[in-house]
Amino acid sequence: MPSTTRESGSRSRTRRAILDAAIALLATRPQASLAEVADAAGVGRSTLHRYFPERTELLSAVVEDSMAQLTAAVAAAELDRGTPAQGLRRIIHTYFELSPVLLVLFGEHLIDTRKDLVGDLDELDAPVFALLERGQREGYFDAEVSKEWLNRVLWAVVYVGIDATAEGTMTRHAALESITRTLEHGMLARPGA
Amino acid sequence: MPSTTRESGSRSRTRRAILDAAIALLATRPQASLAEVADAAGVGRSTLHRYFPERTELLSAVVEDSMAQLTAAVAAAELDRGTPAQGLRRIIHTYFELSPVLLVLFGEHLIDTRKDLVGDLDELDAPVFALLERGQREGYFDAEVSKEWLNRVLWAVVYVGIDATAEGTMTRHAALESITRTLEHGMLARPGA
DNA sequence: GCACTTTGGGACACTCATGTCCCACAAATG
DNA sequence: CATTTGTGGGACATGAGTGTCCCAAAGTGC
Repeated sequence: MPSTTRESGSRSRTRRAILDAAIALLATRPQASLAEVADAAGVGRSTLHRYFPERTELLSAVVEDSMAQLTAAVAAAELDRGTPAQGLRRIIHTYFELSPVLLVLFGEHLIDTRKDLVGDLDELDAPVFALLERGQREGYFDAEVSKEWLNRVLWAVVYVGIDATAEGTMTRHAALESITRTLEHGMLARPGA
Repeated sequence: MPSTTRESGSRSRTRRAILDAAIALLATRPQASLAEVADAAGVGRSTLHRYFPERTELLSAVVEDSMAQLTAAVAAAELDRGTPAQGLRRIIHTYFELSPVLLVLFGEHLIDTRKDLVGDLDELDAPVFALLERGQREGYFDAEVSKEWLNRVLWAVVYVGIDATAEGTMTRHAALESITRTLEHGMLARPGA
């Protein structure tokens, strides 16, 4: 028997609805109550408890699901193909499009609820690290700072764009352009000059 | 002459202790209970309530105090003196040193509890905006992006350094160097090339 | 149509943070 | 030394979020 027991279509649909609503809600309000999550998912509170008996289990599932989505998206970006320059642009887009997932995972230290998955996190970032390292070797990325630092900066600047977009200050397009430009050029007009 | 009525030394000392503890605590755990705050401040819970009858009042006071500290620090950085390059380095240091205050103000949207102070926030950032604008005019800062964007990026990258320092990944010195380098150069080895 | 599954809502107990009140004790002030 | 001022701790009420249980109704598959 498949470890994955069969799930009567409706069950898996309900589960997905809850997960999606939870991710969207917790991205902006990590302390949202279960009643709010249930409401956002369009299900009763008792139904939510039926799928996730305890809050921590819901959080766990949200983390797992988010990581799975992120892993898939990063893989789809095929960072090992093309030049580092192209890879950078692709990972920027990938991160930017997955904003709710990213927010829920890192924005609020929700990952800490599942210490056992922190290891998988490295595995998840591996393709990005590989890209950064390759770029550093080829003289494209700055080798004076660590690839871990570059990864953090990458995420931080993308976050700035997500935030600016969320509050309506910029359009998605403008944000994407600013992100790319800043990551490639820094704050200066003629860097290195 | 202080319109602030007399405060028996001990009262103001207790108040400061509470405020400092609250800022330090809320910087990392914005949902910390009042009991924890009182504990961290080394006072009884009833004493805390005596100074700040309601949680919202404590939050308000924390925001006000943080903004005052930040305003003073930014003023002390004298961003209108010297070249934009020097100004940038000084504001980086200023932000970096004030990490708890910055975290409590922006890291957790705590500012939203006092909408009336959002206006003062612009006033607070004014010297930074002035620096950025001056730098853009003089051709030092990138003029292809807005000064608001530059300000956000500035804070975001400093935050990366604060975070890396907090979790022990980097020393303060290393973080400061990486922040400066990244802001000036971006992620690339030879930007603009 | 019938049996089985899934659902929503209500009722309940429990925990925890909050806020209030009071009182005895310590510290500062005169 | 006596008074005022500040403090800590306990007792208590309240409200919100959580978790459990149950049952009638709606949905699903055969």
